[in-house]
Amino acid sequence: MPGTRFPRHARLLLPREFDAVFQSGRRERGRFFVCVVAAGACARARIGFAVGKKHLPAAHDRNLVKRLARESFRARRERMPAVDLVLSPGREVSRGDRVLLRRDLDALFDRVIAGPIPVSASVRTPTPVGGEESPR
RNA sequence: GGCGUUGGUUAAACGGUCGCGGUGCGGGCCCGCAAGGGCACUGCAUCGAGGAAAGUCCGGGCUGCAUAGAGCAAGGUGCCAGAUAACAUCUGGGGGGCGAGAGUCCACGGACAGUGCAACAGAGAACAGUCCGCCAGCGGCUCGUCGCAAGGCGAGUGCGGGCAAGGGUGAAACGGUGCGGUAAGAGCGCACCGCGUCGGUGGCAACACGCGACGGCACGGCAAACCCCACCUGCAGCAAGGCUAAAUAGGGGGAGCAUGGCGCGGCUCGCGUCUUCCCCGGGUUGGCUGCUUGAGGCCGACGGUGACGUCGGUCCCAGAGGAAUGACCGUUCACGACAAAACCCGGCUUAUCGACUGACCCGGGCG
Repeated sequence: MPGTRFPRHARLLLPREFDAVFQSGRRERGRFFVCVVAAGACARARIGFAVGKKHLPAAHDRNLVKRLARESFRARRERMPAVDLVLSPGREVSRGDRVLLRRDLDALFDRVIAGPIPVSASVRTPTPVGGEESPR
């Protein structure tokens, strides 16, 4: 599968990018995860992870979840609309094994692909954020 | 043979594809006259979590601040000797407990400096004490008996008296065993054991001794109770600390705007203020650095019982920053535990599926 890359600019890194998604996005819920979907500021889909210690106290469990999510996202980034996503684990996440978690992630991202493309509902967020594509 | 003891190594393996982070050599794009710089673009090569990375319990390095010396307070350590940068760690040794043994466990200085504490039980818990008990010589009292009587004898009482062996209580009760001794007893005497003091011998020392002399012989326990003694410790931590671009709001200084506008004023001077440029200093949000070559790993020689040290050779072995090791396919097996760096080391403690291996102990068989 060539072309299914996951470069750095496909990540949400700054707190204000997360805030923008949380303010304007809609929520897709899976069994183990919640995904906030908002209109993308870039041409391609981007994702950020909000994995706290609340539901996953052990460091290696948080790593595992992020890796599974990254892999699932990477496999279908090409097919995604230009959206920004924030993924969070839910309360049930510690009950799943890696197969179940991966299945849930795949289904969740497929729904993002099939679902409605979020319109940049208000004028406020996308425009200023869109201007930060220049390298710093 | 052992569900014996004690160390060490390892942490599924191999191939392919895709993906992520660092470094090196190229390519591309952007900024710049250039030197050069930047990039969350890209090709190739190469490297990329742990034995505990963990808990953050100790000890150091490093960094900033503080600091004449000494003392006090507070905290820590606590058999001896050594190792080490240092330690609460490690090594060797001593003592004590446990074990048949290999081994293993121990905050293991001081209770004649002082103040305290000891529940319950028990008579009694620290200049001892007598509940049951033992004794029957002596003083009482009662009864019986003998006697003319004084009184004798016997029994009882256990009031006075002697005793601390035995019973009983307790975590702990003021040496143990035996013999003598006695009314009964007791280090009361003796022997042996134990103990104390002084000396001797061995050992660097802790300490040891089937060594000698003296002493009948308690000097009890708790110091993870206060305390005393000896030794150690300045405080904070990589969000330490250093450097710095930019935007916005705004502070200080200087210059300019040909004799400028506005305010105070009747006018001039003057002062304040507005506007432009330059310089300086601080806060916010970022960036860079600190950031990995180190008390370093491996191999060998030598010294040492050992921890470890010295010398030589060789290797470079994560440096992220919302945080890199994963996914898929194939093959194999014992079907894979605990758990992931965040400035770096040395330890301790705790978690852990297994696999391999060294040394030693016990029992049995054969030679």
